[in-house]
Amino acid sequence: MIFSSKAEYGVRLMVELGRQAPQGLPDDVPDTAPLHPTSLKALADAEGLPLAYLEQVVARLRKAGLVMSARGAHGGYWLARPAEEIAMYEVVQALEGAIAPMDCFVSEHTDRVLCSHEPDSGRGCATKLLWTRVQGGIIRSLQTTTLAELVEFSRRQDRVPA
Amino acid sequence: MIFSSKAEYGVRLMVELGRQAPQGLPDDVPDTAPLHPTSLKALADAEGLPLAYLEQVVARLRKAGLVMSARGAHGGYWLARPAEEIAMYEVVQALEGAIAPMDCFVSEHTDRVLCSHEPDSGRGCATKLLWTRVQGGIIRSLQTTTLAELVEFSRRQDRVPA
DNA sequence: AGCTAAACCGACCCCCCTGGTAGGATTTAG
DNA sequence: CTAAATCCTACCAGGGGGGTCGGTTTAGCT
Repeated sequence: MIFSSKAEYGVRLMVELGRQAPQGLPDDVPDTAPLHPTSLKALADAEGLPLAYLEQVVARLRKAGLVMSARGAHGGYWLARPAEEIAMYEVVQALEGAIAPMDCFVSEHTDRVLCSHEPDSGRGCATKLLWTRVQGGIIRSLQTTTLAELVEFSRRQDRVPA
Repeated sequence: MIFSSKAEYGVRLMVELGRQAPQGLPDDVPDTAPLHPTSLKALADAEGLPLAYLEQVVARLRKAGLVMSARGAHGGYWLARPAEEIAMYEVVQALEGAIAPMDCFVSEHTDRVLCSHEPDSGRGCATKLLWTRVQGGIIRSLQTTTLAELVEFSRRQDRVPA
């Protein structure tokens, strides 16, 4: 229960978009819309997820500049960058907000009782050391995983049906 | 918002108990109750946390065999093992349950729609690869941090009041 | 023996956030 | 003009986190 389903769904969307993206063709015109963007309906069907909810999810990805969109008939979504250049850290952060293992990490000015150990003075509590390490572990694993890896993995899985 | 406050409070308790434990005296009778166990009331006051709630938290630590207790007057809690031999992974796991970055990780038989990508066949979804890495990052950071480190850190902080 | 400090236990409760729905407005290909 | 799509805002139900309360047992002290 660490990440919410927004992260799950969002990552799925990204992987699916990565699969749609034309591979092999190296360095042709970037940043331009593909001929056939993928509609959210198609993605929802492919993954068996509720369309209306995915709208909210994909909106976050768009606002974060990870995907681009075209409106109107035959509109849809595509990756704003090649999958190799997208670290999963960006994706998860866009979906979940800041990666903080504990509440008192997010914003310093939420004077909850949680960080009662540092009432006024900014002297760090012992737990902070621990959560910092955990946070580091999470971020490192997300930084070093690219969307391309997941897409690659997904393609391999297809080839082994049974 | 990754870990709940149970983890925060529980870790605090453990650190506090580690501070109480007699240091320096090496290898005297282990596993025996100290002369003056620390009452939960004292811990609650020291940390400014609600006593009644801490009871639930410390119960988890006790059931996990991390702390021991004595009932009755002048009763209280103490570490079941020296702090050097307690990995924070055990502590957090006792408090939070299994460390799983996503719901479908906890128990395999919760056939939610979450893991719709593997409806019947056990073919791993691409997201699973990602969550596995994240989980690894978290666990590694928790395994390599001992309670003794946090206690040490906490003691250092004391010496620098301003 | 009896008082009191403590651990123990289980039931209860409130609020917020997650996960999801509903309904519309806007854009654009054909 | 119409259908297909993105976009936007409001709404809602349920569950779990974060506690509280009351009572029972244990054990030291006088």
